[in-house]
This record gives sequence, structure tokens and C-alpha cells, in this order.
Amino acid sequence: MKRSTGVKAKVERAAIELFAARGVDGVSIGDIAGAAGVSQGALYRHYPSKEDLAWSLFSAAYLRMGGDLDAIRQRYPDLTTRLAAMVAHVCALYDEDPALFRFMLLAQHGLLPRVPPDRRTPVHAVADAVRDAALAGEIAAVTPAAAAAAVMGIVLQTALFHVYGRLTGPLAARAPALARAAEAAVQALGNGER
Amino acid sequence: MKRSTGVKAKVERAAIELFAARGVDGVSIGDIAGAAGVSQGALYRHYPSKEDLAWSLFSAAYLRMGGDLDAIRQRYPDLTTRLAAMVAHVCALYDEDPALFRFMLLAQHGLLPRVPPDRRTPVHAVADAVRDAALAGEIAAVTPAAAAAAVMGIVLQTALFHVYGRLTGPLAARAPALARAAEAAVQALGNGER
Amino acid sequence: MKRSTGVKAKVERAAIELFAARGVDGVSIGDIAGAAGVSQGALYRHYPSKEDLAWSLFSAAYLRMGGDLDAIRQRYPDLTTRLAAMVAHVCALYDEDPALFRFMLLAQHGLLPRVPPDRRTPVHAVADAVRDAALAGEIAAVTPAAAAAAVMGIVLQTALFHVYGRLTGPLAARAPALARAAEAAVQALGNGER
Amino acid sequence: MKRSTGVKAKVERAAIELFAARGVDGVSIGDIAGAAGVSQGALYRHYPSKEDLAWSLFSAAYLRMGGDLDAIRQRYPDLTTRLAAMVAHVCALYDEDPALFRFMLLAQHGLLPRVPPDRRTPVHAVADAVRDAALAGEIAAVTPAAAAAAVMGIVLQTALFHVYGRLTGPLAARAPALARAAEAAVQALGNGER
DNA sequence: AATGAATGAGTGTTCATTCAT
DNA sequence: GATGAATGAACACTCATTCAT
Repeated sequence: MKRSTGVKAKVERAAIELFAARGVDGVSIGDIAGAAGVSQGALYRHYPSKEDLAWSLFSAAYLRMGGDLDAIRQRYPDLTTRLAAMVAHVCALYDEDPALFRFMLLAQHGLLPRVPPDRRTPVHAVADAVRDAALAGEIAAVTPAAAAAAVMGIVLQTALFHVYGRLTGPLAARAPALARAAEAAVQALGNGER
Repeated sequence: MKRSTGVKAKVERAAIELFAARGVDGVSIGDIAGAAGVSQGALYRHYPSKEDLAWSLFSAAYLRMGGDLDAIRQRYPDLTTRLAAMVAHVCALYDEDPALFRFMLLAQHGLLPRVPPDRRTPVHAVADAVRDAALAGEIAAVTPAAAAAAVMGIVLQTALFHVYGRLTGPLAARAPALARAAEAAVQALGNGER
Repeated sequence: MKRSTGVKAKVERAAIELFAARGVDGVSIGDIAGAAGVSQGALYRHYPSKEDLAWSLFSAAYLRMGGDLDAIRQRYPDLTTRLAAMVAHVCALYDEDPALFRFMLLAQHGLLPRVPPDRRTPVHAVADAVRDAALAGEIAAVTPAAAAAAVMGIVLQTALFHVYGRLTGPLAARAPALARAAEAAVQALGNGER
Repeated sequence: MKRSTGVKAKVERAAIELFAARGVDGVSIGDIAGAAGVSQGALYRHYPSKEDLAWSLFSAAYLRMGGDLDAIRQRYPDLTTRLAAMVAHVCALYDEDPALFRFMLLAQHGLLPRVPPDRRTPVHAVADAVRDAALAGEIAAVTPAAAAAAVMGIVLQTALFHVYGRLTGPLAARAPALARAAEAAVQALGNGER
């Protein structure tokens, strides 16, 4: 009977990798415990259930990203610089931990409904950046949510293509182009609503 | 005679609705059989397994969309009209059957790897449209896959926002704006790679 | 088709024997399925949970006994004959199926609270027989519940002694003596409350 | 320093309350440790296992009661006074610590077989009191065990009715009536065996 | 062909017990 | 001596799949 320590960190790492590879439902507690090198029971000292483990990992990453983007929005003065910084930040997050990013992309369908409505998410941050720009006259009037969808779609689908091997190399290298594409898309959407 | 096709149609409809709502792993054979009003055993007469049922539904819709977009690419002469028609088509598919679309969006992570590499997918159609435009000098040179990611991201993330209730109304109404945004994004990506 | 009733009967028999021997908590679903010669899964076609299985077996026997004793109360005219018939009936039930009886005795602590308050239980039948006798002037006034406790205690503790091997032979042979003892105890309680 | 004895007392108290409320199998070591305000590990310094804890509590109370009843038998001269004192004593024990009494009643099924056959239990004391009375000609000949069952049944079932709320008020107030009922039952049993 | 009872491997979770600190 | 994290063998229950009718 071997004792191990640092269970929580090892479990989180193993869970992220496995969830990213096979989805929350496709991974058993035994898989996670085995990959982390701990017993199944030890897992339950840190998380009350598998669902809570997944939610804890997802919400931490998702809400942290929301906070980061909010901070970027406050630090930069206009849409161009804000989008550049936001896109760059998201690309950097992907490059730092692609498994965590992939986990967020595929777990969102089941876990997004659990996000309390009053929390700041990445969607809020991007939509507010667009709203600010419209109010400041930087861009034509546009539905913030529609513009946020375009911006996030450009970045997230690019990340997904990287996951599937359709694109290679660090995503950070693509960040400037993605930021320009995002801004152009927002501009085009605004023109469309005229 | 009509019975078996009736059964199959009812099963497929029930499966799509349930898969869209709860994910493939969140739905049991019993759920599907119950919703379709048939016995569990009868299900196995048409599909060898639950996985096969999901794959059959996904691949049919996904590859059909690829074929549709390929046909559009052949029917229209330039990037602007092609993108407009492609985006409009995808929006129409969403409006026709949001459950099927949602199912595709959330099942893709597990099922995309099963698509044979030689099949024409929506990604190929969009990427080839971009490649054509670059070769024809309509746009600056751009990595087709990167451009396809932007185009698809804009449309699919918008659909996802609609699923989550962040956007409302028929997606078709947004198609022209989305097409303009997609083209602008592709242009911006091309400028970036100069 | 016949299999199903066979399964249910075998499961019930096995469950009663095992519950009687080791208590509900001391018996696993695997134990029951193994003893019944069926799979664990088959058990869940007939009972939604182990707790429901135990409750179903207990309440059927307990409420049936209540109904039987109520019927006896209506069939016989006075306390002496009623107690004689009631005690004889309970002794016969014990002799017929000692395991079921033992199960009832040891499962009552956990399951009695689940009996709906409006159901007729053995306690009601005995208490009402005592109340009738007091109203008819057959015995002195006595708290029906207190008298029922004495009557049931005499019979049930005797059954328990039989279970533990402190008494042997059919309980039915002791029924007349137990009935006399029960009546004498009720009389003595009544005298005590004067 | 005082801690260890304090720990043991707190654990015993918590265990009795919890065992009485939910049964031995329905209580975990964690529950007991939590209710007692000690760690789980500390529990194992005083008791080698949960079963041993339950056994220790049960046998101490059960055998102490046996000793008490034996002492009463030696102190009083005839059946009437002996039964009165025994019943009064048991009622007093119930009133003093209903949880301990309830624990004994529901734990007996699992723990009684562990009582060494040579120990003096309440059953022995009562049966011997009956035997003495028969030998002394105070009552007709009667099977001591059968009479002990009646006596104990009257008292214990009354206690059980109190536990379930069917009877209220201190049990001691019922002791004289119960003693009379017990003696009457024993007399009636004797007459029956003539 | 259709049914639905039966199967049995697998799941998430609990918990008595151990042991390093 | 006391703690509480870790263990691992249960456990109740689910469900994709099979098969007799």
C-alpha cells in the first residue's frame, strides 16, 4: 500500500488531459485515479463527485478567462488594441495549455448552463468591448452579442482547427492576423446593420 | 414495409432531439426507444449499436452539408457570391432543424475523427473556395485552412449563441451580415499574411 | 414470460431468507441475486431499489397481517375468542414462514416509519379489540395501546425466543397458552388503571 | 491528559445516540467521530473496529442488566416482589437512557449470538426467577423460557411503543401495572401447561 | 419482425481501516 | 497520542446488448 501526496494537483492534471481527450462522460473516475497515480477514494477527499471535479476545472478556467478579458478591456483604450490584446491572450492560453483549452471547448455544452448569470464570462467581456466601441463611435452600431459571436468564433474555431491538426505552430503567431480578422468582421457586421 | 421506415424515421428523430439536448453519452438506448415509441430490441434491427446510430446521424448530416457546400462552390463564380450562398445555406439548415445542428456541434468532438480523410467535408468546401479566390487574385494569399476556420467560426459560433439564447430570431436573417463579416475576415487574414 | 414470475418469486424468497438471517443492510444485491440464481440487473426490472424490495416485502407481510387480524376481530364476538384467534393466527404465520417473521421483527425498526398513518396495522387491530372489550364492559378500562403492547410483546417475544432456539416445537402448540396469558395481562393492566 | 478518557466517553455517547437513531449499519465511523468531535483515527485507539465498538456498548449494557436482575432476584423473596423490582428496574433504565435502550433493542438481532453462553443475561435472571417460583410452589409448573418470553415481551414491547410514540410519559409510571400484567401472564401460562 | 426480460460488465460513490506526520 | 489524508474493496445501480418467445 503506497501513500502519495500532492493528490489534488496530479488529479487536476490527469482529469484535464483525459477530459480533453475523451470528454467528461468518456472518462471514468478509475481512469483519472489511475492516470494520476492515486486511489479512487483519494479523489473524493478533494471533490465531492466527478461532476463537481469537471465543474470546478471548467469554471475556474472559464471565469478566469472572463476576468482576464475584463482586465484587458479596462487596460486598453480602444477596440483595436483591446481586440489585439484579447486575442493574443486567448492564443497564449491555448499555447500554454492546449488540453485545458480543448476541455473547455468540449465541456462547455454541458457546463455553461451552470454558470451563475451574474458572473463575468469571456462573452461579457468581448460584448462589452464591442458595445463600448459603438458608443464611442469607433464602429457602426452593432448587436454586441452578434459581434462577440463573430470574434469568439474566429478565435475558437482556429483553436479547434489546431486541435484537429488542420493548423500547426503556436497560435500566438496567428494572433495579430486573427485580431485584424476579428475587427474587420465586427466592422462588417456593423455596416450590415445600417 | 412502411412500418420499418416509419420506425427508423421515428428513431432518428427521437435520437437527434435527445442527443442535441443531452449529448450522446447522456442518452440511453432506453431513452431513445421510449421517445420513439418502439422497443429497445427493435432499435438493434436498424443500427448495430448506439455509437453507430450516432455516427450514422452525424455523418449523414455532416457529409451532406459538405456536398451542399461543394455544389454551391461549383455553381457560383466568385468568393463573394460563394460565401453568401454558403452562409445562407448553413443558416437555413440551422433554421430548418436546430436540434440536428446542435447535435452536430456537440457530437463533432467525438465523431470527427471517424470521418474518412478522403471525404469532402464542409471544411474542404470552404477552404477550396478560399483557395480558388486566392488563385484567381480575388484576395491576397492566405492559408486556406486558416481562412476556413474564420469563416466557419463566425457562422457556427453565431449558431451556438442562438442555441444558448444569446441571439434570437431566424438565423437566415443574419446570413447577409455574416457573409460580409466572413469575407471581411478572410480579406483581413490575407492582408495579415502579406 | 413464465421466467419473469419465476424470477420475482425466487428473488423474494431469497431476499426474505437473507434479510432474516443478516438484516437488510447486511445483505447485498449480489447476495440476493446469487441466492436467487438470477443476474443483478434482472432484480431491477422488478424492484427499483434494494430499499424498495425490502419495503415491498415488509409492507406486504405487515399490512396483510393487519388485515387478517382486522378480519378476525370482525368475525369473533368477544375478547377471549378474538385474542385466541389472533394469537393462533400469528403463531401459524410464524410456523408457516419463520424467515418472513424474523425479517419482519428485525426490519421493523427501519421500515415502520414508512407505513402510511392511515393504514390498518396489527397494532390497530389488537388495540381496537381491546377498546371494544372495554366499551362492552368485558374488561376494566385500559389504554388500548398499552394493552396492545402487552399482547404483542407476549407473542412476538415468544417468537423471538423460538428464533434464538430458546424455545422449540411449533408455535401453534403454544397459542392457547399465549392467548390466555395475553388476556390475563390485559385484565391485569385494566385492574391497574382503576 | 484527561483528553483520552474524555474522548472515550464522548465517542460512546455519540455512538449510542447514532446507533439508536439509525442502526449500527446506518452509521459510519465518520459520523461517530464527527458527532464526538474527534478524528477517525483516534477512534481506533480505543476500539479495534466499528463492530467491536458496537459490541462493547451492547454487551456492557446487556450484561449489566443481567447482573442487576440477578441481584434483584437474590434480594427479594418471592415472584411478586421480584417481578415488581425487575420491571421497575428495566423501566428506570429506559427512562434514564432511552437511546441506550433503543440501541439494545435494535442491535440485539446482530449481537446476541456473540454473547458467550455462560454469561448471565436478563433472560437467565427472569427465567430463574420463574423457575424458583415454580419450585417453591408459588405458581404452577411452567417452562421458564416461555414465561421469561412473556415477561420480557410485555416490558420490551411497551418500551418499543414508547420509542415509536404510541405511549408517552415516563415508563416508570407504568411499572406497577406492567409487573402485575407480567405476573398474571406467567400464572396463565402455568395454568395452561397443567 | 418485434418485443421486453435477462444479462453482466462497468459506473460513481462510500467507508472501515491504515499510516505518515 | 492524535490527526486526517490515503487506500481499496465493497456497494447499489445503470445500460448497451442479447435472445427466447
